[in-house]
Amino acid sequence: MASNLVIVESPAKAKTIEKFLGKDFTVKSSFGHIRDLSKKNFGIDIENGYTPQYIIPDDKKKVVEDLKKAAGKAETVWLASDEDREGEAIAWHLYDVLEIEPGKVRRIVFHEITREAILKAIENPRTINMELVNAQQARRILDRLVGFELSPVLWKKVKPSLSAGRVQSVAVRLLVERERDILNFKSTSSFRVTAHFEATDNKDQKSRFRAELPKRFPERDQALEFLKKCVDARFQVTDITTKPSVKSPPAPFTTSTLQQEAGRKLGFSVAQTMAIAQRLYESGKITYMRTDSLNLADSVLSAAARLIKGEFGEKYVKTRKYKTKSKGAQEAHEAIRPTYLQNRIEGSNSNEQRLYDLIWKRTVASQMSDARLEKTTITISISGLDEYFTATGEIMKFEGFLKVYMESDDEEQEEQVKGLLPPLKKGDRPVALNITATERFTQHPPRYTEASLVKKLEELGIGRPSTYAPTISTIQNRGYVVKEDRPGTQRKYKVIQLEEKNIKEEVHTETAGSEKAKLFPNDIGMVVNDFLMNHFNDILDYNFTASVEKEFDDIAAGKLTWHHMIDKFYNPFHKKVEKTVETSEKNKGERYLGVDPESGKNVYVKIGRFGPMAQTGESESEEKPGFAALRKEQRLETITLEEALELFKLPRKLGQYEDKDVVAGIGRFGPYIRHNNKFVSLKKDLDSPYEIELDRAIELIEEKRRAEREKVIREFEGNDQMAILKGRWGPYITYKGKNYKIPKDTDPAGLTAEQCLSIIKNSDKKPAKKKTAVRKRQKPK
DNA sequence: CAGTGAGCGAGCTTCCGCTTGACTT
Repeated sequence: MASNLVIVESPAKAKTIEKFLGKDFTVKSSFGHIRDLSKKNFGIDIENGYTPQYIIPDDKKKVVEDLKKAAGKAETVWLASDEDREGEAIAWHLYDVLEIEPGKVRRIVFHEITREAILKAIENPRTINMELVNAQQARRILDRLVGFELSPVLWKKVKPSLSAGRVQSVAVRLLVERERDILNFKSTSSFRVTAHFEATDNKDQKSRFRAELPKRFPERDQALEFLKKCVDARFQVTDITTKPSVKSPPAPFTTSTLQQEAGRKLGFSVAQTMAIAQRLYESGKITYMRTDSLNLADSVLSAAARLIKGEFGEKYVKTRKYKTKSKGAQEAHEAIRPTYLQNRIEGSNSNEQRLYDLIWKRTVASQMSDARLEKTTITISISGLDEYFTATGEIMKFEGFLKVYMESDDEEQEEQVKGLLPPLKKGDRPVALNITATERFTQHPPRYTEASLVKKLEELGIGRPSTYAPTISTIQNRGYVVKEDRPGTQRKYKVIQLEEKNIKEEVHTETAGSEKAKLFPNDIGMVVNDFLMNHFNDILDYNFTASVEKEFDDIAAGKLTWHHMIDKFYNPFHKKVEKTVETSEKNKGERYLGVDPESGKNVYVKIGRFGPMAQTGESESEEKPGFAALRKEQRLETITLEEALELFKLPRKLGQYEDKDVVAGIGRFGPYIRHNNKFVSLKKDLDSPYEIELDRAIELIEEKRRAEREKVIREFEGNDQMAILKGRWGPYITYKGKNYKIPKDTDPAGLTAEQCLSIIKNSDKKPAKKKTAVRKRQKPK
């Protein structure tokens, strides 16, 4: 009979620990927090000392019942939630809810999931630290007050269903500010000069290398002038320097660095990385994936040392302990690492295997020696000129950790001229095979990816490992931000080349500014951000979280009471909220563009009920104003009067066909023709909705009709609700407006009406739709 | 699938941090 009950936060952890402990112990999990503030009336009794109103959410009722039963039977209940602010609060909620006799409860913590660590924890129980719990309650109450007071202000002043909060609003601010930096960025160009040299050594061996001119020329004329002077110039090596350098391995993974590297190396979104890591964790392959700790268990350090020695040799071993630098880290877990280092491959599909491999390499590399490099710089003078070329080369003296792992960079850097250099001496006279001046452009600051935004938030101490991925999802779900690819634009650049005493000048084209999986703020994100910055700049301050964190620490240290802290924050904040609701204008991001020369009416852009739109004429006037939705790629901030007027040219009436109007327009899915409530897509590049004429439109309508007719594989007499059709993904049955898949290896043309009905019946059984997972999405139009 | 944009008003939306399901084309 088990007389001890141990409660941890995660079920996977419970399973592991149960194996370490004897038959006297049952280990169960709380699945995280078991109580939360009620959603009614803020869940806080503001008038009575901000008393929190806790409830057990529906999906936790079963867990709590189960724990209560087990706790009643046990002689001793060990509360073993994580050793951080949230974990301490979970322990207290458990204690409060489970109605255990005080004498039966012990609070324990451990940092490693090993038998020794747990037994040691059990020998050293303590009581629940109420000061730490109060720090958590202050954190929870502050976040609720901020979120539930600010969001309704947005509903009134901007648009319903929007949200604001301590973390998400700062995330949006970062993106909006970066976007404006990019919009305001003026790219300039200059000419970069590179040369290919050939050197001949005393054994008549020839070798080639590249060199670069450190100086850049701002104008084409100066670059040309320089090349002209090089035509008859001679080149000489005047200096050779070598400098040793060392590179140390990166620290083991935390949640944030794992998300970054999996994004860069494997192309995973942060949500994808977390889901895959979760599966590896649940199957016991890796340690916990939501962590800010860089710590590895001592047993792992020795295992790594053994493994590296066996695999690569003694000199590759250098065990290290890493210290976290990130603000507000709570370090309740270990770094993310393989559970068993000796297992080189793990995971039940390729994504799991790739992520495991990344974690394995990073963990092992973190315990390996530094790489030693030697960087050589050769200076080459040009006769008659002050300018000089430099060639740099890097040689690896000792690979060290680079044998296993190389960290990726965020920014795409300009290709550097590096590599092996021939053995040159001072005084050598290499020959220039060619010298090229290429026009290069300065680049705007990079847009954030999901992972680089997480990195930035972590640097600012905003958000926690468990919330990075959900925060990124929230700001996308609210429509503040979209993640997407954008094609670049063609850009011309000049190339001037000197080769065999001839100078030729050419113009090349390149694609610039294309973006892949980057975060772009939408108009609504910008409008909300501006509104919040205007009225609540203190909450949006990048240091707001850091300063309240300091106060939470003071509460945890017993130097400040949580009532006092919350009261000091809430009074002025609430006054500001009330004042804003009373006095501020509605903020629709309206911008006045100018006067329509044809009608003389004013033209505006703003956010309407269905998203960003343009308007001609006044809303208050008797004559109804004209409306047109902005195109997907247009922004309130940047659209011009001409572009806005263009929008009103569509939809365009082309004429009549079969007594019905034929209309051309651009919709969500591109240009279209509408006739008799049926839509025909225009062919890209072939037809323009601005120019297409009636004859061509009729042609397209007829073409579509023909395709529709050919689509029918079979119809049924006396039943015009049902048909067998040919679709993009093969044949299917349509019945009363819904479509059904035909089972493989069935001849679609040979199906009888009865057989069709039975297929329909079978597939109708499956979808038992539940309401729970339905999430509201705002798609930008 | 793509159009829409009056005005009224009921009833709803919303935060951050812990944890996993149970959904589906």
